[in-house]
Amino acid sequence: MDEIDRKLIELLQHDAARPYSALGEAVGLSSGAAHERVRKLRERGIIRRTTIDVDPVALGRGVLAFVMIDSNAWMGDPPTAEALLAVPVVEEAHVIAGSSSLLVKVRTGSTDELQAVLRRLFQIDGVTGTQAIVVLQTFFERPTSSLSAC
Amino acid sequence: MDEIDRKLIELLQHDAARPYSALGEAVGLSSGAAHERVRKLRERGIIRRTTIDVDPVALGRGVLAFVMIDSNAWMGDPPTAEALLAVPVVEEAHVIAGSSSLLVKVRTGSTDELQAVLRRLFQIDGVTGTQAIVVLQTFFERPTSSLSAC
DNA sequence: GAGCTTACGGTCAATCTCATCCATAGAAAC
DNA sequence: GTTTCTATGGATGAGATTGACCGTAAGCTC
Repeated sequence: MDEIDRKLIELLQHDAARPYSALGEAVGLSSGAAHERVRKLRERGIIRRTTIDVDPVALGRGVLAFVMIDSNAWMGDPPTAEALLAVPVVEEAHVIAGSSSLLVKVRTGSTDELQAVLRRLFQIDGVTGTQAIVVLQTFFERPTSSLSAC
Repeated sequence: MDEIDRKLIELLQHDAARPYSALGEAVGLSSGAAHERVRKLRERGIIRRTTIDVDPVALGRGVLAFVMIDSNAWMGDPPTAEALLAVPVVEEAHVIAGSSSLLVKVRTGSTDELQAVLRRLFQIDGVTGTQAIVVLQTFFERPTSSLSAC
């Protein structure tokens, strides 16, 4: 995991369809060497998969909200994860430190649908309350930077 | 944007390196037709780019936090966005409805570094306070579902 | 309604790029 | 000195890309 690997990741995050020859050229290696490095990054699980970045609005998911979930029990176990996984509009689910116990990111098509999701979250075992934070505008969403922190 | 397009997006989100022939077979089309549909999805901006999914821990970003930012001025303008964009560990920045005015997602290597980031956020014009929500465990993070909501 | 035009996808096949694999060589570690 | 790792460069086969061609449906004219 050296500087070249980081650069390769940076390049692939920006455009994973780039040919290996271009990739190699950008980091000063042959296409074969670039290929081998990327193969190893995948093998080691550092690169998990190649995917596409989709416009949520085009998918009819124009409403974004973060929901903090309060509970009267420990929510860090698999049954909770599965219950949340079963709700397609829940994109992220985290166990957090603080007064609430869970934080989830939800993308719906309307505020009506958001309300329906909140109702559904309420029905999960242990949930005693929710607090929705509705997003008015997203400045940006970007992948994890591979550069060292500034 | 019909059922086949949605299926193609679903498949590509899972593995964007899949050959067009396999893609076509999965939706009952020829490779050429699948290719043409994907090309148009890109052209229309529904597919923004192909990218890779990277393990944040491998990049030395094992600490995830959401930070709610309070302010004494309107923070929804470009200068604020640029100030946040300049901090590499800030992955997302949203203008929110509610008592705080901004919500940002931050990934750092350590809590020390998180503290440094909070200090830096404080220095942005208009910021009067921050409230960090530290993530203990992430259940999952997944792409926006292209299936219609349940 | 019949016939025509056009737009829109679709299939199939030809071509050409690129991924992939392998032999080899050099450098670094032990 | 030996082993291991990583690079290069070339062969080859897979797959992306493109163009020619076809079927269908909508809209138009008569």
